[in-house]
Amino acid sequence: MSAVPTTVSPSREQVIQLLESKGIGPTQQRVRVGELLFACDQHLTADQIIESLRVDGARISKATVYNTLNLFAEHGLVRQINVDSTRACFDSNTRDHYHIHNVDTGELVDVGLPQVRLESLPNLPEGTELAGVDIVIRVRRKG
Amino acid sequence: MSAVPTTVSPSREQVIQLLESKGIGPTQQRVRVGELLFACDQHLTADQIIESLRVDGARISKATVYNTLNLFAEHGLVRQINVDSTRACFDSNTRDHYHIHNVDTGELVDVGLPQVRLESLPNLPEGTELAGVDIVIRVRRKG
DNA sequence: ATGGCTGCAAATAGTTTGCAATGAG
DNA sequence: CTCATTGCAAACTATTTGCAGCCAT
Repeated sequence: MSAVPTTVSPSREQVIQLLESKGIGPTQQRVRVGELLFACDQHLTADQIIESLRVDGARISKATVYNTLNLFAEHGLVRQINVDSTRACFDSNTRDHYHIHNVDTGELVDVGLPQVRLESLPNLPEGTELAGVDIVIRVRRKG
Repeated sequence: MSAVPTTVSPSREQVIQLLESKGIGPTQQRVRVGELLFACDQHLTADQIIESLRVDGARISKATVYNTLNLFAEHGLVRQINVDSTRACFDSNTRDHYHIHNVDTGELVDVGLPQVRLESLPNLPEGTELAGVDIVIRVRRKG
């Protein structure tokens, strides 16, 4: 679901349909991860997802969360972000956008396309095609 | 030094001066790392540095390589790049530039400033100032 | 002599993997 | 019943840390 209206949280059925549309079996655990992640645009770590789901009463293992996240990423349902070298984030906003990263707090904020745009792209190496552009604007506490 | 460029590889003395200018004690190991890293613009992982130095006959431990790289990074002598979530690269090109990352091969190529430029920057969060901008152009095998 | 560095090895943390058990259709 | 999926625990990998010994000053 590339553009979910930000106000509408997807129902269980919508998540199931989304997974099936990608050929992903809609198991209980995958649907739980989807419901959480696709509720709104957000960046979550694997640990945050596990904790959040368990607090919510879900029965899911660490391995399954990782398997699910990788599966989702392969199918373009989430985008993996490596801004902190010690942990990965999974971004449920798959529209074109970039990030502001506060290096002091670790906070990560989305920036929409109209606000940042590349003036030009370089020539790509022979035999390659564009897969995407990641832009991270690093900020620090002023002072 | 594994790859001695024919042109302007910094001499041992130049590296020592550089380190001292940053208040970094020019120990044997740090100078070796500097000679390797500052020989030309390049991205190296910690393992590549250890291996290269040891092949070259240096006596240096993994811990010292990491300590040294972090020290260099703190003083702006290298830039840490987290493009691959499993390992960090250290870029000895500290001038303003961005990267093309081949996700199939892992290859990382520098792109100079004139070729890529941001049209605009977003408003930064209250109380923060710009620390830097990272741009990674991801490419894949065409087809 | 002394204080900063270094090397070693153990610790840490995120992620992946092997495999038996489970469960949905 | 059957096959995909899960959970657990162990494995793995990159990086950090604790600490005793070493080295240059």
